[in-house]
Amino acid sequence: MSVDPGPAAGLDEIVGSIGPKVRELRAQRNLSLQQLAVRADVSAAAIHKVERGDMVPTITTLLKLASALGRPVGHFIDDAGPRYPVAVHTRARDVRSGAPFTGPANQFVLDGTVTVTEPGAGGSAEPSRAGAGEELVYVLDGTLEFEVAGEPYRLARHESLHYRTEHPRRWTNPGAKPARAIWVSTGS
Amino acid sequence: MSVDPGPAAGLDEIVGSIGPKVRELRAQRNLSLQQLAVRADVSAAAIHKVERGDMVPTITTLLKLASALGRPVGHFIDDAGPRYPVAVHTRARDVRSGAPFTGPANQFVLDGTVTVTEPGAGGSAEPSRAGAGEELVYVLDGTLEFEVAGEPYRLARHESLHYRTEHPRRWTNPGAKPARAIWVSTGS
DNA sequence: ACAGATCCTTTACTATACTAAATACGCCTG
DNA sequence: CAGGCGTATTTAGTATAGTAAAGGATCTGT
Repeated sequence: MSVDPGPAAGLDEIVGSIGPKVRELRAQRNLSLQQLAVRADVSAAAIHKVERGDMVPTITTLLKLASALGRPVGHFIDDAGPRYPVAVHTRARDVRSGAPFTGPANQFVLDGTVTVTEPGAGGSAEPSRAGAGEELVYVLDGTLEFEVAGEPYRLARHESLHYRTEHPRRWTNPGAKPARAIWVSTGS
Repeated sequence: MSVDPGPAAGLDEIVGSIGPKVRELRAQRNLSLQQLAVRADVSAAAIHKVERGDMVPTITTLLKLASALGRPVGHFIDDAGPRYPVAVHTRARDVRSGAPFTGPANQFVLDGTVTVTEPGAGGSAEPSRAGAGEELVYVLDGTLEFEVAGEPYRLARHESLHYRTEHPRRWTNPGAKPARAIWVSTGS
């Protein structure tokens, strides 16, 4: 029943890894401590201590640094939830419409499904509250019509649409034959 | 030249949103403050203040809480890099081998490409240092052979493979005709 | 060799995250 | 209405994250 809830063990490694990452990115951009300090609105001394591992930043300061370095905070934290093995292989006979062909949701962020939408059929989705996800649709066969945040899109065979799930969206199959598409999404 | 480097504006909203999320998850699990306190090794008072927004936690304490609640820290931060508009539509004529059909990398986390691998050809990739990414391969036509972290996989038409990019990997097309596949990956 | 930059580091101080303990608010049960 | 029990909140104190300013190293150019 109880799956290992997450890191907790490798906490020190995670925290210890963030300093070097900051330093590396700063070097990559040829920024001095003070330059980064003004960009991030964090004192140079604080950045220095974080880089050296002498200090553990608060969320706000890490957000400031991540923003100034053009990276999401996830890049520094490497939480990634539980650690799991290797790869998940889904065989052709297991690729059914509506069933994901990706690994378990708690092991992976990506979720992929091949879906067949019958002529005239469709669906809709509200904005996800978490607000963090994306969706990527690739049409294998047929046609799909989308409306994302009010804007219409018409996808023919071998076309794709990519959007963030914070927008409301609807889709239908306007054609005369079933539409097959790959749906890949991120987020919980 | 200078694209808005990231959040920095919505900083308050981001930090302000983490308290409610903690409270919601705690309620969802029917945990009292003190129960969560012992599980996370954080004082109940601290959790309370974080939930109320009276305090901004450090990375370590957020990691502890996230772990105890069984979520990656990303769930609480919703960084997701810069915020951008709407959806990206890639038309059939623009879907070329090797060219991504997803939105710009700084706007989206997902990166998708249709790749044609000639017979006998292939490639390899080292473990990504960041360690945060995933890759998802879906074979449209032909056959691809993979080796991920030493383990072999053979993908036929309409089969997929899903793995984390922290593992080294190699792939080849063992067949006599070109193999077409969709590659979707996360991370920078 | 001496200014004058520019960078990293250190120091002394302030702000605040965090802890432990006390207080206060239900909600039972007798 | 007591008296407990579990809960959320508050309070006082300590640890540490954060700032501002000084120090010291290294490389310019004149």
